[in-house]
Amino acid sequence: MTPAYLAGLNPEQLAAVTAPRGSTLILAGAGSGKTRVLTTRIAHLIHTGQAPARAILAVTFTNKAAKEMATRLQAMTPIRIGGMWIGTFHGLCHRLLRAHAPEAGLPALFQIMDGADQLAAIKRLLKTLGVDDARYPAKEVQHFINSAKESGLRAGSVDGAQPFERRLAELFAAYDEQCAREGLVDFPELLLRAHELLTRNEILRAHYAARFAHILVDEFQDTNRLQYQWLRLLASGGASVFAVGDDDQSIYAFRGAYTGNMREFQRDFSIQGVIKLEQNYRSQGNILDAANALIRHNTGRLGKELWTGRGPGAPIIVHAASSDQDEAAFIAQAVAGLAAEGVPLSDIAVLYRSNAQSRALEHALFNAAVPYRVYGGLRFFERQEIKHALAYLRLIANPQDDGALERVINFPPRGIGARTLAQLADTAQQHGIALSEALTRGPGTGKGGAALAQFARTLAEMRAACQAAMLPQQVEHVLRLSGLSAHYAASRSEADRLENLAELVNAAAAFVEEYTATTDPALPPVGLPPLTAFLSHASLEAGEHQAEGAAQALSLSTAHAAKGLEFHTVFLSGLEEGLFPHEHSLNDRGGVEEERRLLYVAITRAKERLFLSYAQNRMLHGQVRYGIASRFLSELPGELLAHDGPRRGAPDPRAPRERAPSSPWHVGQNVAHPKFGTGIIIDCEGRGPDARVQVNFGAGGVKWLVLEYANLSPA
DNA sequence: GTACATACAGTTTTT
DNA sequence: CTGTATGTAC
Repeated sequence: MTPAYLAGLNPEQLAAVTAPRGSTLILAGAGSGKTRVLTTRIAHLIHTGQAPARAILAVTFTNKAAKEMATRLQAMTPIRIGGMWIGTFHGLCHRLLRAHAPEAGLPALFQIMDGADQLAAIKRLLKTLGVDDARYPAKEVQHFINSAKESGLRAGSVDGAQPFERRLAELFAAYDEQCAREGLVDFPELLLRAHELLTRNEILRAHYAARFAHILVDEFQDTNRLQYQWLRLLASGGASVFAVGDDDQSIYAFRGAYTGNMREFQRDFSIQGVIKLEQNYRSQGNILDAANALIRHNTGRLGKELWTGRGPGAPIIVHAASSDQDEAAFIAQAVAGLAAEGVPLSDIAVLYRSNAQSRALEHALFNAAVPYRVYGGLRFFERQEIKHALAYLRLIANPQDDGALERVINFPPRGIGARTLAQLADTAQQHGIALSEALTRGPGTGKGGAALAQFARTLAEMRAACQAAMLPQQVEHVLRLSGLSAHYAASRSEADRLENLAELVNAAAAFVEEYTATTDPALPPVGLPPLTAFLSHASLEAGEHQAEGAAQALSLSTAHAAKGLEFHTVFLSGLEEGLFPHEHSLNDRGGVEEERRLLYVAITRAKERLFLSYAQNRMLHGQVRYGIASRFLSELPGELLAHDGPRRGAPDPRAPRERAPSSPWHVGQNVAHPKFGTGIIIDCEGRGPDARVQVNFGAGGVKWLVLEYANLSPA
């Protein structure tokens, strides 16, 4: 008898879920039921007795994905999923390092820096070393360090042939020393340390390799080289690795994702056949056909074609706007129309390539009274006031944390400036002690001394108050004694910051509740002081992108941030050369292909309706830029598209639209011109003697041609 | 030590 | 055009 949880799976999904012992690569197209396959696979392993919960490790990229997997799995199986390790790469490595901090060479109470903390730490380092920050900008040093770590390299092993790189390697080494001194670990360090721990400690490696008989990986195309090596170590005991990914949806090469892992995985784990999930349950036919046609222009794909049992659905609307404002107005109007038809605003998204594009859209939406929320703003734990509060807490938890002290020593302002701080830093360096220790050592000279002594008393008072307090009360004490609450209460314009601080107390309370009773491996293991655990949690999970606005609101998002989401209707704006594909991508090798994949991701977010738009004029950096339609538009089959919008000579832009089929010429068609050579039609307008087509001749430029005079021929 | 002014750069982003 | 970072005046 077929177990209930297998019911309704298509043959490929079933094959994936019930794949025999050994490793498997699942090529999972957009909307093909990937998460369902992953969770059902785990349920299957447990139900058939192939593996106990404790033998399963499932790893994702985002906390959101990990949480969703755990939730869906728990709904699917009555078995306690407690013994399972489900989490992000960083979350699981963190857990590993907490469990074996001494073996990993870390202090028991090490703290985690997020990217911003790391950058601040590097700036501080460069300052103390007196490094020329024009030649060695902190951001570049950070990038150098992180990409080295993500390739598995330490300062001693990076290529130091060039003097410039040798200096960078020195800075890398100095940075790592600073981190060690302060008990801090950055994000890539979590992975690298965990990798080194398993490499060097054979007993631990054998233990975990024997324990995890089944390793499941989500979004495998997004893994970097170090993450893949980490997986190989964990699988070295012969685990079955179940890797799910989609090379066509790889859009994070710029931050180290290496799709080559998919090929290496097939080789390293002797994958016999790849299971392809190509049936799409999300989008209608036209949308999928457009996506397929677009992505076919990429080379070196593993190969996959989405299909659906549903009908073709509505044509894809292509709208040429005269300006970014017109484009935004068109979108606002169309959204209002759809809302009037009964499409919930929460089921509509406007996507764009870069965040700057949201401005014009927000303006138009505001004018049209369409409620919206913008994804991608600051997240809860990244807010300035929260960072300040956390810095005080970090100082309580770990007095060695110089970064935390520097952040708060004069916030709220208490008369301790750069000069006084420099004196304090001198004292600390002379005695080889942390800043907070130097603070208690001697107040120093000058008028800063009194302020420093006062600050030292404040910190001591805070520590004493927190000594025996519960976490939420510790947060309250810190907010009060630091003066943060009073500072924000004093300014009317920063009332929301005060609210956020109150919310931090709630977050701490909520954390304690989960933490004390938790079986969730995404959270730090029980046994740590709650404060340390909470701070780790805050770094590792910065919280939801706090989107302003009502629940019933249109979503504005970058194409990147929309990955994994779906909407009834999707508007894709700014389909112009230079924007999408972005001009910065044109220089990178593989850049345009990544842009194409990004558009593929964006298109496949749509279930029923898709609108593509571009603007002929766009305000960028305070200047008007003239754009031509994105090359990607000409890669979409013309028969799927319906053109719309105000165009030259059209008496009424809202009039019934001309349809492509009546003309022998259509968008996307290759044509030849006696003078301009071959090109591709990217737009049509008018009919009869006035009919004109816009042709992109590549190097020859983009031209409007009147069909009656231009001697065009199909090519 | 703080406040203001001017210069400058400005894809995409999770942990 | 906008936010950030640095430099100058109080």
